[in-house]
Amino acid sequence: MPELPDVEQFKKHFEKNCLHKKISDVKAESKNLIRRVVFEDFKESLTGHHFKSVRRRGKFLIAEVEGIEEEILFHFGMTGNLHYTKQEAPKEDEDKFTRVTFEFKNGYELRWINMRKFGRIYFVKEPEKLDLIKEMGPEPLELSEKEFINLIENHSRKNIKSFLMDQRDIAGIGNIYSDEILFQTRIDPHRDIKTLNYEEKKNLYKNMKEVLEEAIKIGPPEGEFSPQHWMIPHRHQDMKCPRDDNHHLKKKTIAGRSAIYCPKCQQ
DNA sequence: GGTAATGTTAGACT
DNA sequence: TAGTCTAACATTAC
Repeated sequence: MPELPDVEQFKKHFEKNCLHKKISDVKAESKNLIRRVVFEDFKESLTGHHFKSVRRRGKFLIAEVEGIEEEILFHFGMTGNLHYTKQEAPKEDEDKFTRVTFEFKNGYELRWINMRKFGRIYFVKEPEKLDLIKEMGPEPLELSEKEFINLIENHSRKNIKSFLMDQRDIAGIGNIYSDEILFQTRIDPHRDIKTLNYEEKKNLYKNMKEVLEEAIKIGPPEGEFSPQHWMIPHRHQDMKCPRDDNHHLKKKTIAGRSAIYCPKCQQ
């Protein structure tokens, strides 16, 4: 789940529930997922303090802690979530895969859920100096059309699917949303960026913004509020193109990931 | 039991 | 040199 729009949801959840509450304890079922610090120091540094602010960069959530220089970077890997709930609340469903828990003095806790353990938590002084952040491309929702087109044109050859997913080119877009953006733009994921004409680049920009903004508004894409014209809900179900029942979606490995697209609509 | 899964990356290959 | 491909990471669900 955790691509840009999903992490944006996590941010809202964090902001609404976790700021300015005193941390009373930190627990970790998987201590090795916390990096750049030994767990005991992590726990020691946070206990008695509170989260001051939280921001998003690409697929990262970065929390500022009052009174200390280090910040906490949450990355979710391919599976992950955040859940603020009562400490005694049973760990059902996803919560079974809680790997790190931040307990607050008010009896509630924040659960960092990470089923596949591909996620990481970094504890560092200047997050912007971490390679992952330092080498990251611009935020798609902060780019103007001109900047986006320049970004593509100043790049050497590469297929468009790889371009959208590569965090060093543009931040926060992963497999699911790159597929949706390309579907909406009717561009075949194999296309080399050098073959895109001006009109296509403009449309790509427009659809990228629309898809990401809509996804932030409605929440998880598998949900019932997913727009009728989106391809996302079909990728795990009937594999039918939402534009035409006779179009069958195709699955193919591109850039090491399974791309889903409509060979009839996307050229 | 086999396979695929919303991410990232190192190393081999082209 | 730069882009692509594959495997690896750890785990679960179907």
